[in-house]
Amino acid sequence: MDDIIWSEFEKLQNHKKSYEAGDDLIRVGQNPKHVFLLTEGWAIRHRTLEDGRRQIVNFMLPGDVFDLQVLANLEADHGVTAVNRTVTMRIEVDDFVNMLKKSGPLASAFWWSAVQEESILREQIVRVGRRSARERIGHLLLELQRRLQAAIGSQEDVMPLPLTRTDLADALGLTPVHVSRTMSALRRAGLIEEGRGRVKILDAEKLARQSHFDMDYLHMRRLDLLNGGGGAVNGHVRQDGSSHKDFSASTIRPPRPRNS
Amino acid sequence: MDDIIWSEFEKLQNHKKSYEAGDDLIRVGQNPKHVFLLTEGWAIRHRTLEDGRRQIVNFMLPGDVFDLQVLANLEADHGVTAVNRTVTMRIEVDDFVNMLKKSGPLASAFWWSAVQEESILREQIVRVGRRSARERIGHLLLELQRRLQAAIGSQEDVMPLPLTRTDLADALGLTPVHVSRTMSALRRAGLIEEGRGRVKILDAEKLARQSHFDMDYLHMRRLDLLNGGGGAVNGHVRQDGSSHKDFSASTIRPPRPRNS
DNA sequence: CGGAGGGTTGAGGTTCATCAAAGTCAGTGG
DNA sequence: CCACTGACTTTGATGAACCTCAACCCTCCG
Repeated sequence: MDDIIWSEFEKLQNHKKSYEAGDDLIRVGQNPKHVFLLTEGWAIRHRTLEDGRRQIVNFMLPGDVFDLQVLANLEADHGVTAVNRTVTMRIEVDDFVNMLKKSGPLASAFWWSAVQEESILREQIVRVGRRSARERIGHLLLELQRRLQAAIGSQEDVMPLPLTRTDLADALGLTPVHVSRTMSALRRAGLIEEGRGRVKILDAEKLARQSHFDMDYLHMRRLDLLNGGGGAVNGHVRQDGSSHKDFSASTIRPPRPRNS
Repeated sequence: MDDIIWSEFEKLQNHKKSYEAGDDLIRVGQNPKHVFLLTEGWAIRHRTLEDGRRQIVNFMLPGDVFDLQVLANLEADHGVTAVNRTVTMRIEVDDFVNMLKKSGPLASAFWWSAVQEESILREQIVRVGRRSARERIGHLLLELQRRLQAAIGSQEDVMPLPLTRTDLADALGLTPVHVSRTMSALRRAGLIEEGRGRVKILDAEKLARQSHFDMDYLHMRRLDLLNGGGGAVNGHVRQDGSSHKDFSASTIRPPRPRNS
């Protein structure tokens, strides 16, 4: 289904734009006029308080679509900044709206995408509000891994992690120092391995158990994506409430060459 | 604009339903079939970990619409529970979708509502991730006050607060004990006053400053609501990027009798 | 080679959690 | 009217998780 999005965006190759690490894709207070599809690299959505404290609200990975909020024509209350070199495809709000009006499935796809993002935000609230430092880190790593796998279809246990301890700290409501210590502990416990911008999760089961990571999280979502096809806006919503936990993530979508 | 929502929902009086404190409006794992409009009382969206830790993700106040996510046909990953006696109007997904298809402005109104909710979620992340206990409490109180004012049009500085210390703690990532202590401190500092389920904010300016509460938060949003009218889905989006900080909240919408 | 950015480690401090006891308050029943 | 109950709040004492400050390290890069 994301492929619908991809192909639509691809008609608009000319609107490709790339950014260097640290560049702002969206600045606070600005009234953005585009919807973005991130095709390469990572970006963060963040907010900085007057005294300098920064909170990263969520991460945007390759394949992610934002800012659908632009449709409501509001000033951005949070900035979006590139973590590494990133490439986006952008589409004008008006063109975008026309696209939606022409295609029900497409509208569903985007609605689904917005719902998905909200789910990630809620999970982030739980993570920061009610988990220990160690759980937060483990949980975030697993979520990122899962999202990357869903996006690019890879099933590897090693993934790129272009984040500094400070980035992680600002995402998790901790200090860089404490993140460092805690990750050392995870390393010593044989749960992860690190090196030059990459992490390998050595024992995902154990890490998930210790972090209270729900292995179904973001899973049945993907799933419904498959079956729900046309989805709600299109008018035909699936009526059975069945769940399908035997779903295999690797079939989600045709992989598309990309890197971080 | 919310009035559009109100009047549409009102055609469906028969779908009124009320709940007692503690009743679940939506249970985790369930696949809800309705969109809700909360007309009386408060509700919380929350998630509980296996070991009992609970996180309240956000509060639903009179006038709020949820669960638009139902349109994506996903199992609920978080429960929704009544805090007090609440009354909702519910509308079937299919009817709802038909409504949206018939009316562009209505679709915009709902989109706006979803965007608004996401904004509140992001603010919650910042609050829990990067603020001290005292800031969290002050900030939340101000947000609730603002939302209540926007919803019912009142400008009073005293508001209902049907939450226990435990509820507040679970929303803010603290313990009830610490919430109690911190609220005592706020009381002693002459910032607030409490009594039988109500809070009075004595010095909003000072509390806002101390909590780093952005007085514009949820403000210009309301604003665009007024002017944006048709909004994006309807095809005509306002083109000027002007901001209107001189907006007076009391004119937001025709007040509608209600209580908590 | 020197400097910048990031990571790690240690010592000591603060905020918040935990545990436990007592206090308030509304409701209930004798 | 009073005793009793149950749900909630407050307060105190103690401890753990996490922060702060600062030194030192490494790696990369001009």
